[in-house]
Amino acid sequence: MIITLDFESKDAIYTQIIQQVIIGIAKGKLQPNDPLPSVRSLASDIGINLHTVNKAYQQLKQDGYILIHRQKGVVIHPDGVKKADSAYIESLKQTLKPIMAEAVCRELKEEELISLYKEVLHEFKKGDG
Amino acid sequence: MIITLDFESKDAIYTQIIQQVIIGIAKGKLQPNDPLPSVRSLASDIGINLHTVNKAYQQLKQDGYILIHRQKGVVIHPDGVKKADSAYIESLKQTLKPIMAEAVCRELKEEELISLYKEVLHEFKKGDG
Amino acid sequence: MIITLDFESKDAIYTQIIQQVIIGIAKGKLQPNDPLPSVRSLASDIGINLHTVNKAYQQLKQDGYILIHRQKGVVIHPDGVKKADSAYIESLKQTLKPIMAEAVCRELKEEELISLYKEVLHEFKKGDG
Amino acid sequence: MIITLDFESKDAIYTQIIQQVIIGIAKGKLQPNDPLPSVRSLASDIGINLHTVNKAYQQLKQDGYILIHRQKGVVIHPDGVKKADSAYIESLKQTLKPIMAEAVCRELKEEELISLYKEVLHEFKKGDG
DNA sequence: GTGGTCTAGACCACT
DNA sequence: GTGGTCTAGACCACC
Repeated sequence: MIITLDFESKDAIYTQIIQQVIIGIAKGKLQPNDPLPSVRSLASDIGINLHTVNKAYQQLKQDGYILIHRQKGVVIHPDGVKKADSAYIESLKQTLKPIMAEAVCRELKEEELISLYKEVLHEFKKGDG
Repeated sequence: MIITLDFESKDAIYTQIIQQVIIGIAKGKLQPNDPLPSVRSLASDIGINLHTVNKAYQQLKQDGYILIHRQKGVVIHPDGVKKADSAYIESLKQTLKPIMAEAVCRELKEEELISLYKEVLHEFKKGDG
Repeated sequence: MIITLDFESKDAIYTQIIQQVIIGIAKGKLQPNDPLPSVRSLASDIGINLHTVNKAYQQLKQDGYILIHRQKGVVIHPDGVKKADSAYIESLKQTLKPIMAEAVCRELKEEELISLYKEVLHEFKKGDG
Repeated sequence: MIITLDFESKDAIYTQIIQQVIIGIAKGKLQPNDPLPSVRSLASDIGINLHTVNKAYQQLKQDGYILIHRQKGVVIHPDGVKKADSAYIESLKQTLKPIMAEAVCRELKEEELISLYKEVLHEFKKGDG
């Protein structure tokens, strides 16, 4: 699992780590029980502060993506993430709303958007691999 | 045009104003040349500082959504927004990637996602009158 | 002499009037002793406030471009404008400096700039006509 | 990099900061990746409010001159500014028009103007090292 | 009345 | 320490 950071992004470093782990899981590159690097080694590898990595891991643990064992280290959660519930669906809609609104204002057609959407989606093969 | 704010949101207030204006345009509720409330009156109406409204308006102006006439006030840009170019398409994909990745991890099926996506999209009727 | 205004310009209306009169003189379209419309008629023609036209005319008078006779109306100054002195030259340099700096940053070559510069200059034929 | 302000100038303070940074880049005094002072330290150094500096920096960022890292501070953009396009060329002509018109009215000859122009230009050595 | 600018002071997230 | 955001209050130019 390679984490690549964009230090010029508006997203915080810890947010980028979280996103990349989630993307890794969605792509099937990270399977349940797969180990993740320790806080210390990941921080060292990508040249950032321990606290930053720790914050990302704590958030991932909180969201059910990973398990943190004191001795055994960090692994992808064996049971997977909790499934989408109605609250999540609603928040997803609210997230997509302004993004889609801008796309509509820029005159992207529905077919173009659906196509672009599927293109992004098909990078993810969780369960296929 | 009604602006509703969520003061508990993690999105900045000025960001929420921007999004609501863009959504208003996408829905066709705000048409080219429609006036927007003045900085002072909007700030007063929604109970925030005029600088916060001004920041939102400046950003909307920068992105081509509105025109700001020094004395005459603010109107929706008569020529519409600049169309989607390849740079925008790419940034849109990058924006969608982590959102979709989470949805995939939560085991939303492609059909469910496309359906949800269309549901959001069909709130917008720009061009339909 | 036709005055065309851009109500979306960042320049004030009265500034635009001033500039257009000066450009008219530089182009030779406005010759010494040529009459200008009265404050009242110009304001009416272009649909703006009397005060705005008056402010422009007062400034033009102040700078020696025009004469305002109480009864005879407004005419281009018969003696021309006061010539460039060292103070003017210096202020002109300071004005050009940031404009040229931006052009250099955008990698316009010296030949391109000189060419562009001459192109603008050759619109003006004062003394040729 | 020394920023000097003219508090009597008609140009806004934040505009003067922007211009001085652009001039610094054009002169080659500010190279890609060179750090700029933090918002707070520059504000303190030149005795103005940090918001005024921030406004200048935000504009410079918007125009592609600098990058603002959330924690690491501000640097000159490593990739340079976006090159001159036809829209820029047109706006440059419109900017020069009234300036040149006044110069012509003051009977500056073409040779004098070109000479003055080159004098300003030759202060800038971007690319010469 | 409008937006443009500047100041002053505060709290927050991130590293 | 950094920038990001928000508030509060002031003065200005323009119309």
